[in-house]
Amino acid sequence: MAKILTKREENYSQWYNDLVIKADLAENSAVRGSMVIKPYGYSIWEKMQAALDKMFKDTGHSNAYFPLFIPKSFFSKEASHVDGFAKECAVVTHYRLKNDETGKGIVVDPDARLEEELIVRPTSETVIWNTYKNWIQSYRDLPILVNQWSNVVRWEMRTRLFLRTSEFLWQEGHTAHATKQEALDETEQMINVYADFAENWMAMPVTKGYKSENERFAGAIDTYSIEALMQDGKALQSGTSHFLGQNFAKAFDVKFTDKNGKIDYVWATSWGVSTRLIGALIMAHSDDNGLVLPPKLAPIQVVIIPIYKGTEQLGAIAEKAETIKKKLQEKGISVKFDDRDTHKPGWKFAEYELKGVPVRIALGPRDIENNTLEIARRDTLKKEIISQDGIDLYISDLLNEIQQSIYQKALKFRNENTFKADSFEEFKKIMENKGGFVLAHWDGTSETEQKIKNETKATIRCIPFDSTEEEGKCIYSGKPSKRRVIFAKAY
RNA sequence: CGGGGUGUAGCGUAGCCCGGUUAGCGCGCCUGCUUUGGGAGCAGGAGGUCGCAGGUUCGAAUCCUGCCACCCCGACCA
Repeated sequence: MAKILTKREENYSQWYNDLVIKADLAENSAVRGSMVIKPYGYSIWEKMQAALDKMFKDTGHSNAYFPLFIPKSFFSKEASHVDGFAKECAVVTHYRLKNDETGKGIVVDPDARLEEELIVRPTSETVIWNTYKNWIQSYRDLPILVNQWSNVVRWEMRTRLFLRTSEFLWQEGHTAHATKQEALDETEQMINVYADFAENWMAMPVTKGYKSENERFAGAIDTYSIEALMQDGKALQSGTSHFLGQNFAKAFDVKFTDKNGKIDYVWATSWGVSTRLIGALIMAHSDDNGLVLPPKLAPIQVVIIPIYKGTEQLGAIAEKAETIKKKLQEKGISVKFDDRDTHKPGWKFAEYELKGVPVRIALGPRDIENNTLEIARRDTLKKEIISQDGIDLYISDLLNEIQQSIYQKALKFRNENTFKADSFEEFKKIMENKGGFVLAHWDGTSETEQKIKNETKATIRCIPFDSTEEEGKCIYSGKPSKRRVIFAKAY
C-alpha cells in the first residue's frame, strides 16, 4: 500500500500537503472533516465530472439545481429516511450575528431565531420531491430525469480523509417515473453507468450488486452499489443507485393521472457518486512514488522536461519541445512543457511521479543530436529511448496501453484477493490476515449479518448481480443459502 | 460520546521522566558561487508567545491544575 496513504515517514507531510486533498480547515472543530481540494486535485474531479455528466446526458438526463437548505418539516415526512439521517444533520437555527455586549467578539443574536430550523442538505430527496409535486400531474409530465451537481453535509461522528469528509461534492440524480418497471430499469441503468465509468475511466474494477437490508439507503426499497477493492484489502462503496418505490411520492403526495385516468403515486429513483471517487482512485492505483492516474482522468497526460546546460541549449530544446507539444495536442492529448529553471530535472521527475502524470518525456542535447526522446511511463516506471518520428501516434497508443494496463493490474489484484470461505473459522482467518473480498454463504437475515459484523468487522458489501445459484450453508448459522455474497471490511 | 495518544519554526521532530547557558536537528525557505540525463554541492542567512490559562519555584518546554485542539480505535456512515 502506498506510503502516501499509510505511513508517516520523513517528508510525508510535505508530499501530503502537495497532494490532492487537504483535510482540516483550521484549528476549529466546527469545520473538522471539511476539505480543501487543491487545484490539481480539483482538476481531476473536473475530469470525472465531465465524463460522468456526458454519460448522464447520453442517457437522457438534464442538470438542475435545488436549495441547500431544507425546512426541518420536510425531513419528518419519510419515516425511514428520517431515521437514516437525523443523527448527522447540520441545523441552521439563526440568521443574524451581533457584537457581544462586552465589545469583544461576536455572538449569535438570540432575537434572530428562525421560526423553523433549516437543515443543510445531507441529500436532496426531500426538497426535490417537494418540488416534483408541483411539476407532476399527468403521465405526460413523466419521466423526470434530473441530476444535480452539489455539495452536501453529513455530520459524521468520525471523518476520514478522502473517504468520509463532513462536507463533500457529489452528483445526485433524482428521477420520477410512471411505472415501477421503468423506475427499476432506471436504477439498473445508472448502476451500469457508474460501473462503466469506474472501469473504463478510473481503470478500477467494480462489482455490481444488491445491498443487504442493513446497508440499504434510508428510504429505499432496494439499493444497488458498485464495490471496489482497495490495495489494503478493504472495500470501498463507490457508487449507489436506489429504487425508491413510491416512498417519497407518498411522503410528499406526488400523484399523477395515467393513460386510463387512474390516479397513482409516482415511482422514483436516486443515484449518486461523490468526491470519494478521488479517494478511490488514489487508493486503487497509487504506489510509494505517489499517485498513478489513468490517462483518461489525468489533468496532464504528458509532461515534457527539458534537460540543458545554460540558456543557449534551452533555446533549441524548447523549440523542439514546443513542436512535440503541438503535435500531441493535435491528437487531443494534454501536454505540459515544464521549462521552469527554478527546479532541476530530477526534482521535476519526482514531482510528476507524485502527481501521477502518466507519461514523461525527457528532452536533452543528446536527443536533439540523435533525434530521440526518453519516454517514461508512470505505471511501470519503465523508461525507453525512442525516435522523435511518429511521436504523436506512439504516445497516443501508449496512453491507451497505460489505461488498459492499470486496469489489468487492479483486476489482477482483486482476483488475487478474492476468496471463498465455507466455514466461519476460515472466514475469520481471512479477515484477520489480509482482508479482501470473501465470497460466502449467508442465510439472508439481518441478525446474522450484524453478528458477523460484530465479530469480524466485515459486512456484506453486496449480493452480486452475476452470482451463480449454488446450494450452501450460511457460514454463521448453518441455515441453507442459495448463493454466495461478498463480505469485506469496508471504509 | 467512550478508550488511548499527541501538541516545540511552513512540515517532521529532539529535549520533558531527573527544572538551570542563547530550545537542538532534518526538510523546506532566502542570498551567493558552482551545478543541471533521477529529488544537487558548498558557504552564509531568516524564521519559535515550546497549544492556552493559572499555579509551584530564585528559575518552567520540563513539575501541578484546568481548558482547548488534533490523531488513532469504537459506535455512525457515501
